[in-house]
Amino acid sequence: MTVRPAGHKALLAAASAQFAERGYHAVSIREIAAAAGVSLSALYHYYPSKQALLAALLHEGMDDYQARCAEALAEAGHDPARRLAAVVGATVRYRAERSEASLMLMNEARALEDEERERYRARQREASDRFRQPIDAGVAAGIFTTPYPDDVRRSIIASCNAVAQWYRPDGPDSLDDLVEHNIFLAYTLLGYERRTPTSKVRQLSRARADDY
Amino acid sequence: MTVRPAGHKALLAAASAQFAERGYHAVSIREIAAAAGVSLSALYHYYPSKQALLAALLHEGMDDYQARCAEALAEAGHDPARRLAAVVGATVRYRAERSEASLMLMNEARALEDEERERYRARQREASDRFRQPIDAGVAAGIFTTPYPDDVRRSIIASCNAVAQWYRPDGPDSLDDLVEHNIFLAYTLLGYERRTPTSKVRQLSRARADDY
Amino acid sequence: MTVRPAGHKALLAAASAQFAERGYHAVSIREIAAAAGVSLSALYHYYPSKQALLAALLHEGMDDYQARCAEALAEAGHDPARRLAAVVGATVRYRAERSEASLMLMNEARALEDEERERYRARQREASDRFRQPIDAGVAAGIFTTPYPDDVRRSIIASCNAVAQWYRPDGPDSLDDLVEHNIFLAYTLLGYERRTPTSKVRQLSRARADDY
Amino acid sequence: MTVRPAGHKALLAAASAQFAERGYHAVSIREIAAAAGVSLSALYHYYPSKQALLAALLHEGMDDYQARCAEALAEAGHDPARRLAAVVGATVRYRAERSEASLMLMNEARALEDEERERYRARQREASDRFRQPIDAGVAAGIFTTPYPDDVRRSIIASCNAVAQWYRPDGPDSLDDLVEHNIFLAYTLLGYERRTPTSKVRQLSRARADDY
DNA sequence: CATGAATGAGCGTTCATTCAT
DNA sequence: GATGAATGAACGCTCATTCAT
Repeated sequence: MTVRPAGHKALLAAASAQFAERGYHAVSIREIAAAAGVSLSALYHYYPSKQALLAALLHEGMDDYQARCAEALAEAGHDPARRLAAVVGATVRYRAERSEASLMLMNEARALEDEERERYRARQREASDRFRQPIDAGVAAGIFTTPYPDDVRRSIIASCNAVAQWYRPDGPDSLDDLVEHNIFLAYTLLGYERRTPTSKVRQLSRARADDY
Repeated sequence: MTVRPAGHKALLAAASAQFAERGYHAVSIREIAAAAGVSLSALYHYYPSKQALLAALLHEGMDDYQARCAEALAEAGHDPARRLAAVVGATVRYRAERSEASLMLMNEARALEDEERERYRARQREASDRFRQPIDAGVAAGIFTTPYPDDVRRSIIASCNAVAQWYRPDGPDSLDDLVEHNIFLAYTLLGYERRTPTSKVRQLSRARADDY
Repeated sequence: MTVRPAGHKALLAAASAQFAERGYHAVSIREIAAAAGVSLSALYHYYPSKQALLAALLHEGMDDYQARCAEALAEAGHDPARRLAAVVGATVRYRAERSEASLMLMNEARALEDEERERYRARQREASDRFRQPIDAGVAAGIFTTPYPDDVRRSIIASCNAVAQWYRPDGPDSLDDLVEHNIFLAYTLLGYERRTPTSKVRQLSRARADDY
Repeated sequence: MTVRPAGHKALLAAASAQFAERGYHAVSIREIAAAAGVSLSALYHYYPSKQALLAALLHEGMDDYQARCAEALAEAGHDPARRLAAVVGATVRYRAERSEASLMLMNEARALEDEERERYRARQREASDRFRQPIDAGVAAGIFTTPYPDDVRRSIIASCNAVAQWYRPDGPDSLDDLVEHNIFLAYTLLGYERRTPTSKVRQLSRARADDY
């Protein structure tokens, strides 16, 4: 399936890991090439510059996240509550399953040079709008009763995004539980009446990783 | 009044602005010195290294934030709801009023070298605990009824922190409103019954800055 | 013939000349690169650091000197007097023919960093032992009759080493003469009876270079 | 007695120790000032530059050595053998008792800038001549019978100078013994007939320090 | 395609020295 | 006379990138 040579994937993986952990400017292309097990010249064979490598990673990550959202929304139908739940679920899953890519998407955009950064910022606004639309629709329809829909939207987005920073697969809650809880919290913030906690048992588990 | 020489403050201000905007590794000390209007050698007269400058900035910011929290908590008494509100309020205010410092505190810790980073991470855990303690106390006392106190805590922290990224003083809401709303949202998430929206009028304002 | 790129040899030659003349710390890598006619980056392509360049030079010089001693000793058989003469001859020739390298070997070891310096000092002790062994053997066998073999050994070593400081190829004596004289002086100090001055004609020539 | 302030001596002592051990260019004036316990500005109060400090140290050391030689020669009368013995003795004592200064005098002259270096080299030639004169006189008078007086002179000088590198006060031989032995070796090299080993007992002691 | 050699610019840092007080 | 602040130049070294093969 992969038309690209073998080194290509290793390069993306190595760069993603390093950029996510230490930041674009802290990582040299020699380190990336070495971590990927390819020569410096091979790196430049695949990507014309360090910038291009970053841009490719960010857009690839965005593509993946966007596709997951589109799929979830397609299944959700027209109900604003179900649509918002779809976005929250897709986002939480992406932040948890692809935390490395998520950290890059959230933190490294500033390392893009001017033109590419603007293109990327536009895609981030699209992502923000995927939350905004069902919320505004639900508020307009009267099914979301929060007096502060903007603050609620920001809170929901921030909560989903934060998953990338603290979630560990070996934590106490399953990923499915995490998704459910976040949807429940979002409904709570929105003042959505039909919401119920999925699990009846009170969860008192403690997270492993630092969540601040 | 200032016992330190003049260039000292300008150096901290310039470094803080640059680190917050572009990241530690993207900023050269020559840029910092130039932005502060001092010579490169003068910078080294005040701080022995770029690392030390970063560490000084992070600890100074943490000191400031910590002091604001301590003051707010001192006024809050023993009620868990009031204590949580104090921490939320202090955090939101700090993130809004000192957004530059906040971005540095949240994003640049990873640029610290090993030992100093550990010291700093410990202070971040203390900050996290300032949220955890009133929440756990309120849950134990039965006044917070959320089934997911850990997820709620993370959500509250993430929402407060996010303020640093999107808040602009010239936005539609006053800072006092922003604080009230965030306390209201926190109470909502916690299932705290005595909460009421401070303002009766539905807010439909739109944020200016990108909030994703 | 040379598998190494062209710049490599020029670099070693330039560094050796500069270190010998002015000392490791007085020479900048930019000066070395410029003297070798290569760029600063090229220097770092061949050697990872200034230290590594020094270490390479010192070990290469030591290898050369060691090989010359080994060859001379192999020809000398078992007689202590002939063995001592072999070491004196090899040393005097090396000090004269490779005076630049010799000055580096004698003066720049202190610029090595800890670990490498210890390795190098061990090789210097080996070199010292190459004098000590035939002297002690000859003393034990009764063919060297000096009452102060340790002081004699030090004097012989010092005399050989000093050649690097004062010898000039255009001086009045040939190198073969210089070797003979030094062997004669060594035998004289040791109280070795069979010695004779090789040349019957009294030499009254004056050295050119400063010999203090 | 000292008309100079207290810091002055400490400065000379610290600089001498550092220069002797690590070399002029490896030592910063900040290190010297710190080691002497004086401020950087104080250093510049006493000496206008690092160069001047080095020159002062070298000339001071030379003055001391010269005075010791003059005193010994004054006692020696006119006999070439006694005069040579006086110079050897004074030199060995100076190299042993002031080994730090001696190492500086021998190794750091190259760090002097042009004019001062020439002045210093002239003084080194004077020192060399203090050996040359009695040797040539003894040869002319027929009391020194060596066929190679120049090589002998260089050997004697090298042997005396080497004392600074290997002598330790806690070694097996007393300094008086060391002087005697060196005079004996010098007479041996010169073919001076009246010489006798001072101590009748064969010495088999081993030196402690590395003597290569 | 793929490689090792090579580059110029810039990095964080230290240097000997000077200056105001 | 003595101090801390400040400086410009240079240090050893690494950077992203290019080139010849």
